[in-house]
Amino acid sequence: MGEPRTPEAAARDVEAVLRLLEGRWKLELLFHLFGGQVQRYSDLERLVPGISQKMLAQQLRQLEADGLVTRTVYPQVPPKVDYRLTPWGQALCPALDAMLQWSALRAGLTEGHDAARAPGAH
Amino acid sequence: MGEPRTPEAAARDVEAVLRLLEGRWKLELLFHLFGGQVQRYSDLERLVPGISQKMLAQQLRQLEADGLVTRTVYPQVPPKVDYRLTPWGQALCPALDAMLQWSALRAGLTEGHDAARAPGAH
DNA sequence: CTGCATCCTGGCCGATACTG
DNA sequence: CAGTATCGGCCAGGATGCAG
Repeated sequence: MGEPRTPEAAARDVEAVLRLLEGRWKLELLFHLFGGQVQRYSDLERLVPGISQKMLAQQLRQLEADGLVTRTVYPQVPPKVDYRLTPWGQALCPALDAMLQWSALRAGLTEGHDAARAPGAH
Repeated sequence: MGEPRTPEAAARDVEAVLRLLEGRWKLELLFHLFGGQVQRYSDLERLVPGISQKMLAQQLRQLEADGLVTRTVYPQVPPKVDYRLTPWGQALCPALDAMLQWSALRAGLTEGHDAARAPGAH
């Protein structure tokens, strides 16, 4: 497969991933959709206190454009729209878990040893 | 251990991690330090074309403050300073690999199935 | 209910110049 | 060599109001 060889290429690829997750609210939205949860716009507005309507819509649209979430519009009045993760979005879990586990390492690694390998260089 | 239970807590933890990696140059700097590489200030300036001295110093200081890199000053003239990853910084690799692998999934998952679990909920 | 349009602010970041 | 100091542009994102 095409593992990145140069630091620059690897950095670019990871940056592309980070860019999908960046933004003040994306992760929190994602976490409210994991495990197959389906949420309406108003659900998310309630679940994410402090988010403005503009940002809620904007971040959801970006997540949709990036292929992470599916937006479903029900043609009815009053309008109903719901959001759920795509399979690819669900597949983010292991990566987020890896970050969580890494951050948990901090406690035991303020003093420690070494040994590591470069990402992409299995 | 304390795996996050609520989406809010998990989101906060992952966001904290992302915040360490955010910034225009952090990842590229990190990738130039993986595998135990030791780089001087001027090495990094050369390895990362386009970065200004201000940003180079600033991002390195942040990485140092966040416990990802070690800054070593050699008291001599001309001055010499080098940077290397802390053990915790090295331990970032698996997490970055997970993101790389996730992004590689995109190809095969534009059409797909489902099933996933929430991060932190092993 | 579910958004988009507009205005505005803070902070990131680049450019340039200067220092021990 | 390895930074610090200063100025300023740009834009993510908050507040508010309007629309289908």
